[in-house]
Amino acid sequence: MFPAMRSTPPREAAPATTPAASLVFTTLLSHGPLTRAEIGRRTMLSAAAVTKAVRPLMEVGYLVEGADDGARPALGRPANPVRVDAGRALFIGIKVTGDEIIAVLADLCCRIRVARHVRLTARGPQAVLPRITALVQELLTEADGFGVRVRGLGIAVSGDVDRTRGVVRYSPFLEWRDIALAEIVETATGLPVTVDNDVRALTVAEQWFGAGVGLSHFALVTVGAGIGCGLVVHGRVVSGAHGVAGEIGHLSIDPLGPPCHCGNNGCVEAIAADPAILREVRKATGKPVHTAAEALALAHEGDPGVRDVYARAGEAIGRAIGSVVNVLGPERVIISGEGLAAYDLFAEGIRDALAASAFGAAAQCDVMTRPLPFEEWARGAAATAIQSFIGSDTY
Amino acid sequence: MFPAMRSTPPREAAPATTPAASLVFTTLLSHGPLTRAEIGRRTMLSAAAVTKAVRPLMEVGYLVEGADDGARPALGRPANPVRVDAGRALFIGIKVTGDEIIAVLADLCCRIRVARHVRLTARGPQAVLPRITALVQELLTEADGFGVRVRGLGIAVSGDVDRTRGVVRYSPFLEWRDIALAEIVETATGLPVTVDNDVRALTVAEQWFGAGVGLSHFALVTVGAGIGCGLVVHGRVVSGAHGVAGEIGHLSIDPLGPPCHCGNNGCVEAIAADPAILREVRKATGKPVHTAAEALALAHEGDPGVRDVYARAGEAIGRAIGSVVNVLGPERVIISGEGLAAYDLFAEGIRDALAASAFGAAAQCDVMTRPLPFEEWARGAAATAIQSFIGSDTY
DNA sequence: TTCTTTCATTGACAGCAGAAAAGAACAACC
DNA sequence: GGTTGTTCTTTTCTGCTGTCAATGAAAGAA
Repeated sequence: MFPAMRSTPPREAAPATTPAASLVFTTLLSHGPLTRAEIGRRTMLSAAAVTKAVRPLMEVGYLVEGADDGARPALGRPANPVRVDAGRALFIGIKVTGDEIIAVLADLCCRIRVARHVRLTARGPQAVLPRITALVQELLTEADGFGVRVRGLGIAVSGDVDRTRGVVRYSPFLEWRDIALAEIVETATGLPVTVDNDVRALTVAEQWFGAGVGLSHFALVTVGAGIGCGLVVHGRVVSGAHGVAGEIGHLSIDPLGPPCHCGNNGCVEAIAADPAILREVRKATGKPVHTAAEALALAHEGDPGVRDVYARAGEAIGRAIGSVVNVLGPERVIISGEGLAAYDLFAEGIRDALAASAFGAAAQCDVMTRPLPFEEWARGAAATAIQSFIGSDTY
Repeated sequence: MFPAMRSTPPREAAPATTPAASLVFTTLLSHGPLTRAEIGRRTMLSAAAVTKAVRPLMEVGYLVEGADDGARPALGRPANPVRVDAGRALFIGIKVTGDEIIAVLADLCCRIRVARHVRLTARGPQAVLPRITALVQELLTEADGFGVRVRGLGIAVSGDVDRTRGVVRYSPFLEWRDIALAEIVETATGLPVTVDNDVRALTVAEQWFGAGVGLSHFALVTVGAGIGCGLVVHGRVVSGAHGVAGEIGHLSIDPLGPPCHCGNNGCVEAIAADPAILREVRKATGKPVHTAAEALALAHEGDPGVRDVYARAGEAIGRAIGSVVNVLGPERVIISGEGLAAYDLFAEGIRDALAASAFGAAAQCDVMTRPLPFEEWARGAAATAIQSFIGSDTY
């Protein structure tokens, strides 16, 4: 209906041509194998529309009729479940941090096939971009081994990213400003490139392939070096009018709390992010603790001061989640991030603070945790590439 | 496309039959008179589609060709602006509070033609419902004087309201639980009834007819007896998965702050809502101050203790807005409510606290105030009725 | 007067999805 | 074993919506 945003390169063989086809495809991606009748019920499409949407997708091989091996209702004509052929297409997802690049090769169902990471010594675009293209080439040759083409590349970067234009407006960690990343990498690699904020990319992965499947309102909270939050409202990822959203790390929880690098006092990030926890642990123990793992070990040894630091951090996170819950009323909050390793220490604080701050029915919100392997961020980037490939209007 | 939610009563003469017609109508409602060419540009519809959408609407009189009397470009064929005939239909909006009912008769452009209010002595449904129907009858006879039919009725109630089912799930102020308000009033009055939460209704009015026109992301903050917030994300009003959203009144700003009726400490509402301000003013002055007007008068007389109370309240509001801005990144925040009378006293606190807490580009958010006449809440209810009448898919 | 420019309308056309009916594949029942 | 019933799936037909391209309309400019 609308002309393509960027014209190069041509998206040959876009799988879904009509809105209905797109809808059917995304439904199948998220909800495993389904019979055509079931697809019709879920998408509110007529049976005829489903048939007409499925056929061309099966002809080009993105969908296959596959065994559901689930319990059948034993009455009426047996159903023929349809599923996405995960191996029919590959995607590359890349996450760029201040000191490393993580890259994965993922299939159409966003399962990781190959993972790579390289350390970075310099973070300027001139230094990083060649490393990205080299890594992409490496994964492209890997993909040849599967005999399947790579159909898209997603790149996740922290900071202010304009996905529709493919531009990194400002990334504090990388010290990048106004880099037309999608365009550059597209010309360098020949792949369709999608660029997005890292937390949003992770949120997309959860929305389509994770704990957010089927929910139109949820929040994804990441705990680690920073505290972030991805939001899905009305079934769409929230980007904010100025590219900033979900900045719960800088909610000020306590006006008398420790100063934050943002200039404010008592930000969640100044209490519960890794650097803040390390600082407090050093203060409590007097020991030169320099990694999250060391701090965690001390806590697990039972050091009461250290445990107290984690308890306070958990409380701050819980209150931040409480703010999100009160403001948006999501159906579910997914907690993830490297900091999840300390979840047992956070848990009580989070639960209590959330219970205290959630107002009324907002407290019915379901809170769950999800482990975050280090490739997960890159997988999120791959998910954005898959999303672009499908041509979903969810974005 | 979908079957009607409730079948009774039949929505005769629904103005917009096709999605395009609905889009054109809402565009014209929000953006005054427009030429057909301009409508096409704004809606991304072809000129042909606009012509075909406009014609039937003009035939039944909802749209008229009217003078734009604006500057014309002086080149090419002169344009024929089209506008909504505000007087072609009337709507009733009703706001129910704990101690009064406010009702307005509004035209299709949501301009108030008649306003009424009655005090309530009891707040149970058995007591209130007859008053509502009586008030509706009164306004219906008023409408006869205009020679135009009333096409819909909107009711706004504070608390947890399920608009799609027309049910008040729980209203703390009214002490109502699970009242099928829409159904009851529909059968009593014969009008199509829309029931919604009061803050959301006000948000709808701003979105279609106020300072939120054309914005897909904004927040409406109401200050007064309570502190509330309506949110529009991706062009749609946020209701939350459990009917609760925008509860910024119960964001906990200061763990050491005054206790709130919700059980938590330092809630915004426990610092900046009218009752909290009165309590603090009494504490500061020792005088038996019992109304917001008295407190305001003291502040304007220059009492430093009282001014300080307002300053702290302003700061709390500013930090609450900061939270919303950080979480959602809206394009604009509209501050309104009865408490706006004291805005000059709040202003500095709001501005400073917001500037301190807004992170990065989120600070670009535009903050503005809007006076709130007492009928405005009822006008919001009328706006929801108009929205239902148009059959907009925005909801 | 004729050209240019912009606005508006018309009729033909293509695409998408729904309705209804037919076909397919099984279980249960007599 | 045939019939009936149930559910899934496909086919055919139809209606509707919005786009395209061509045409007409109304002004100012050359």
